Amino acid sequence: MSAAIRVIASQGLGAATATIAKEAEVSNGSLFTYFETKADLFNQLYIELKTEMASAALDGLPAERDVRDQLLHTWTNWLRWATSYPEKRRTLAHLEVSDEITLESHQIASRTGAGIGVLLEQSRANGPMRDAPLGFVAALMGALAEATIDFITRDPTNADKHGHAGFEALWRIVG
Amino acid sequence: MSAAIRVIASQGLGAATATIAKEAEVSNGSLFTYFETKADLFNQLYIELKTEMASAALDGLPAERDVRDQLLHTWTNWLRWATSYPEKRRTLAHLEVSDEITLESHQIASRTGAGIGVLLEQSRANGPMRDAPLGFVAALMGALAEATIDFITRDPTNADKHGHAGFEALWRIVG
Amino acid sequence: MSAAIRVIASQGLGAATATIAKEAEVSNGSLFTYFETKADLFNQLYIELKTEMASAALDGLPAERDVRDQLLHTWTNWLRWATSYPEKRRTLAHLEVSDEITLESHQIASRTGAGIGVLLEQSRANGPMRDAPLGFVAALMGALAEATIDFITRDPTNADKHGHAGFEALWRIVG
Amino acid sequence: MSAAIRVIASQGLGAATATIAKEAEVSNGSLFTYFETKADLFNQLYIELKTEMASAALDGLPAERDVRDQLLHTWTNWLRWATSYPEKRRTLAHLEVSDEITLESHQIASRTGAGIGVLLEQSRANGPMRDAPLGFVAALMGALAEATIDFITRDPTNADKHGHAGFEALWRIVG
DNA sequence: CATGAATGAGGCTTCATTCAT
DNA sequence: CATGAATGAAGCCTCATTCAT
Repeated sequence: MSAAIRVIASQGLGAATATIAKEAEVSNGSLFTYFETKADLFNQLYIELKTEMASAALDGLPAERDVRDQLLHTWTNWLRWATSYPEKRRTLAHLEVSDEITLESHQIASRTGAGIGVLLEQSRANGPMRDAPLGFVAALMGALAEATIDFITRDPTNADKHGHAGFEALWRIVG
Repeated sequence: MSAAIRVIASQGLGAATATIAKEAEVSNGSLFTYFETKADLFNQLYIELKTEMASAALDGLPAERDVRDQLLHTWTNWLRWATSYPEKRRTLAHLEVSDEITLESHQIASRTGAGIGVLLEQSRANGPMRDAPLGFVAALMGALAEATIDFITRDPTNADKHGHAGFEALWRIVG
Repeated sequence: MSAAIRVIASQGLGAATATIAKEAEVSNGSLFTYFETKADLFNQLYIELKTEMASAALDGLPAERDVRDQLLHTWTNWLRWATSYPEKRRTLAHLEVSDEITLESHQIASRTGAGIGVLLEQSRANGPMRDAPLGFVAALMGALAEATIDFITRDPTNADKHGHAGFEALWRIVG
Repeated sequence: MSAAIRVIASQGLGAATATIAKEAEVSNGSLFTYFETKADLFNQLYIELKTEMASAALDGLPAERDVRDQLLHTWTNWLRWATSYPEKRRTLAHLEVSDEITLESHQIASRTGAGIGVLLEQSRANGPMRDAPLGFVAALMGALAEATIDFITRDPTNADKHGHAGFEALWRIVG
């Protein structure tokens, strides 16, 4: 019933479970046979979206190309996913800052980003951030991506331009 | 009664107005003589914190030094403020993503960041992002700062190291 | 749960929804599964009572008798209903002057009085008020009825006497 | 500070004391030096308005004319007062049905209507209601007046016509 | 006597969750 | 396993009244 994404995207996490249930065309009672708790729904949704996002980012990775191209590919995928499914992204953004998401969920989610981590590790191997903790570099990359996506969302006309500018910024940091 | 910062920092925006009132040692009714509405409190708080943060960032700006030094000074101030007042920062982070904050408040807040904008404009004048919208560059800077602060918060031992690494990343993008 | 009539009759429209819920032996929350709003409850109650009153007034109308007898029958029914269900009448009196009752409800309610309107139209056809707006005549009839009921309520011993005196007054106006 | 009339007329008895105080251009605290209690204000206001209304009704009574003319004079005065000061009338209507008005206030108020009572006593001396309790006749007269005023308020164009029709109805009852 | 900030009880309403059907 | 009415705790906010200044 991950069509709760639509509701959360438009109403935030304060959305009533009854609203979510109705959007999913189930009775409000049924929702609690699938999810023990509202928080439980949030956590499952969070993991699902994070997984989907990571998998989308790595989709079709050209393993034979050099690292920069692979990173660009990932970056582009990431941006495309976020702009193609704005509701998923909005919902994910809400969930990311919620204190209903358990530490465990955050850990599971961070594991789904392992693939990107590997790529990032290779990317920065000879770059200026070669000595920083990988987590830090990943955090910077995430921050740049989010900021870029935000900007694209507000100015979709120049999506490609902003996307490339964002990547150039990233590469200047890690590459 | 901006000591509501403490409550929001620990409980999020879902904190009951009664809790905030008690923390401020006033009656729950009194809170509504100062703020028409919970949302109103949020908005005033948001503007106050943003203003304070911006002012802290620009405090003691060495106008006679070159741009890089000025930007570094600002960056350091920013990080120091955020790590010195973790509750303010947490609260601000909550408010930043709340949909209770009106467009008007966001606009007022963004104006307080004008000083940093000017500095950033000078910084990137001859750099690789000289042709990007200033707003985009500012967004990237903000994103890097937030990510850096987050990382420092989780690993305060190496605050200086991370802080410098973050600035190097920033300078590589704009300078 | 129209047993909220009892509470409103004794406490007025200021009665707390919780009180009404308790009297109905449901939880205060349940009340809002039946009625969206306190005002909604009031409106539904208003329409129900008006309908019931109008229907009681016309009950068993002797269509074969002359108009005066029909009007007397209606008048007597009206008085009987009001004195038999004093709480309903008190509640209705409260609702009648409340500004929570929407225009729409008033219109619906006035339609339930159409039957009495027809009868009144016939009654006054050759009487002194034959040229006045029917609405005006109806208002006068209503006013006389209410005043009569009030008086009977305060002096029930002479209910019949007052009732007849009231009708004589009415007939002198319309007949 | 009887300019609370304006507030009650437009907002009903639920109006906040603070609102009334502001309209009177006094501090909300001051209001309670004049009136012990909100209910006290209501009671004083009620008596004042009833007194004013009764006095307006009897103003310039032509003692030398016959009873019918005197009653007509009173009736006309009554209607004129009500239509000239619609806010006073609205407020009075609110107060009339409030359960904050004490029995004592009602008694005092009814005494102000004594003059009209005397006139009514003379009017009905030889009429069909000569044997009914005077209170009942007064109640009917009051009801007719209120209904007439209501109707005039909704259709002011024909104020005179309705006013006269109302009086004819009254006279047919008592005269 | 005027002021207006402070009080806190109380009202309306929402909503996650339960449970009998 | 689905349903949806029922629950009641909890939240936001209002407001008559008080009282220190």
